[in-house]
Amino acid sequence: MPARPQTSTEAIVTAGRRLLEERGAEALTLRDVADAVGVRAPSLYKRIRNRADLFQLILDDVTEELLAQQEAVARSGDPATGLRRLMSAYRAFAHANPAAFALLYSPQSTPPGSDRLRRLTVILLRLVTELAGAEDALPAARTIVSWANGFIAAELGEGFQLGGDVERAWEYGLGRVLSV
Amino acid sequence: MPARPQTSTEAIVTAGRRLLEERGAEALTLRDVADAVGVRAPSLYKRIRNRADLFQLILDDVTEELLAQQEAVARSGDPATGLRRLMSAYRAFAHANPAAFALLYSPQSTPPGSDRLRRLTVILLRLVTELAGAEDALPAARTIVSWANGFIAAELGEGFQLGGDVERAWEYGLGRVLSV
DNA sequence: ACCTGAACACCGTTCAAGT
DNA sequence: ACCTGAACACCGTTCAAGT
Repeated sequence: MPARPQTSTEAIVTAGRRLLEERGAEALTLRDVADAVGVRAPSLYKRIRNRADLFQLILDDVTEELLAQQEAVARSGDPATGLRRLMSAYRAFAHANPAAFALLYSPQSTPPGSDRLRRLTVILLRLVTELAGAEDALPAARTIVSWANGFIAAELGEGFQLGGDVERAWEYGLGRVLSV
Repeated sequence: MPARPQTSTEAIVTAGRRLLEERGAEALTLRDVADAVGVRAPSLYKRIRNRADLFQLILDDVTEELLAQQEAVARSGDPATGLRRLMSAYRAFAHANPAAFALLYSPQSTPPGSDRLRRLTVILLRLVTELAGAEDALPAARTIVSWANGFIAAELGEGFQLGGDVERAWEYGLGRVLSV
């Protein structure tokens, strides 16, 4: 007589994502996730392979949300305005999901080749190509995304310790990396 | 009769730093560090407060080295050349110490207010002030360091998946963030 | 088919006991 | 003064047993 399911992969990922933001990656335990979805820790292994796999599923979930947001924002008028809006939305998303952003962005987190990450790049590359031309599109896109990731990481990690106007620094940097 | 010391804080930090680069932060265990310096794990607590403190000591060590390197490089002729050399040396240091760089750079790693990190900023700010003027120095420096950190993090984390010429992208970005 | 308690190996950390 | 073995709480993970 089969036991009825008490949870789902979706519930596990949602609870994991919430706990990730609430307590940070290091403090996220499978026993807490199991508690949150109403089962015991060993039962999680019917739906996830291991702890690393749970993080991967969480990042997939986050990336899907980010992709949908970026696709919606990318429909602007001229490419410069579109890129500004794209980067502002990207920054807002990171502020709303700081722990997930840190994971997504830190070295060795996501296995290379995720389809959603590639589609994020495509959105950016299309706008940058309009702005900078096909010849310079790739290095220009890499400049923009490197700057944005570094800026946001510094913001989230209290890296800007000298005070000053952080919003002005964002606008200033945006002007630099978009002036192709 | 006092027991003779079998190790030192310096030996512990050196071994910890080596193991950090060899195995990554997650896989670094105090038992391995103790093994490497020839004591048992509980003895480490005579010299470090806990695992987090060991990471802090390792980052202090790394930062000291980076600071000495950046101070040596900063003595160039014109500010633009000096900044290019500074950023190249920064990048080379990160490539030589990828795990430590990832820690230094990731959010919530270093407690804000480290004196060495401030001195690193001072070196950069001095050159940027010469290049961009006092008015724009802070946002310009933040743009440069954000871009460099984001670029290097992408390099180290296999973030540049579309191939292309990464060296060209570095030069391209450097040109953008230095064109003040 | 899924859930569970028990168990395992492994951690960081504490502490009483040695020298 | 420092080192050690033993022990503790906690973790990810496995597995046999239940339904």
